[in-house]
Amino acid sequence: MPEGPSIILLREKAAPLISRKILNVKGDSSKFDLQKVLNCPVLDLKTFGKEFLICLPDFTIRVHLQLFGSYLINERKDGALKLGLIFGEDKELNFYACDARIIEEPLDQVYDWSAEVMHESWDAGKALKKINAKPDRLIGDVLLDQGIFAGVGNKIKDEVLYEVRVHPESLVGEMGKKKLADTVDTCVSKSFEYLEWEKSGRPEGFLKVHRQKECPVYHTPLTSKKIGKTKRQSYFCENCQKLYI
DNA sequence: GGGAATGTTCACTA
DNA sequence: CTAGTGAACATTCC
Repeated sequence: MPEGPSIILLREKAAPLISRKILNVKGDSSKFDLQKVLNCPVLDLKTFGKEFLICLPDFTIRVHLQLFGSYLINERKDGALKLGLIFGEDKELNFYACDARIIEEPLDQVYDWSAEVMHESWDAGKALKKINAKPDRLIGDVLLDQGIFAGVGNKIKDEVLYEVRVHPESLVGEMGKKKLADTVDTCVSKSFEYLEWEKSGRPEGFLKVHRQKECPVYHTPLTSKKIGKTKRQSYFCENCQKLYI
């Protein structure tokens, strides 16, 4: 379910709940006392990468859908309800199989908004600086680093690296200034493309390599292997994507 | 039915 | 104390 763009979409869909009051709470979240949010008005809804933030007067609820999480707006389903916020008749927001917890600190103190690829404060220069501080890291690991590219997930990572024709095991310090900057910018553009893809119902063809069988250009088999410290499955083309090492 | 997968987070060890 | 490792969580699809 979640990569950053999916959470942006969640925020858009849930936006009508802003300024409404939480009249009832349901669910089973071991991370905090659900009753704490009762009668709180929703001041704002924000996202940071894959995190969904429900801003209340004295604190924030942070929801992370992790790998299997899901949500329903004005609907319910069977299954482990972790957090259900009820705003009135047929007005509710339900989260399943997620991680929900409370953030007490002001958000600006917790989050570096310039690291969120779809945020207006996104700063490519700062991302490059963070990357250049550790030149031995693999680009495949770096793109998944939420402290640098909050919101980028394994799908976007594979698609970005294919688009810029860079092998995921490339060392960032060997890629060269221009290629690295291009890769950073593509993380942003691909995330917005991903959002449009999701909004249009995920038509076939958007994913060029992720979980695909063959290279769109050479029609040769793609490589699929676990990469780097994150050990996440990576899909790429050995012919197209250059290994900088 | 088994295995993998859009992702963190935490407990434990060296 | 820090860095690193593996388990835990929980759902859906092939």
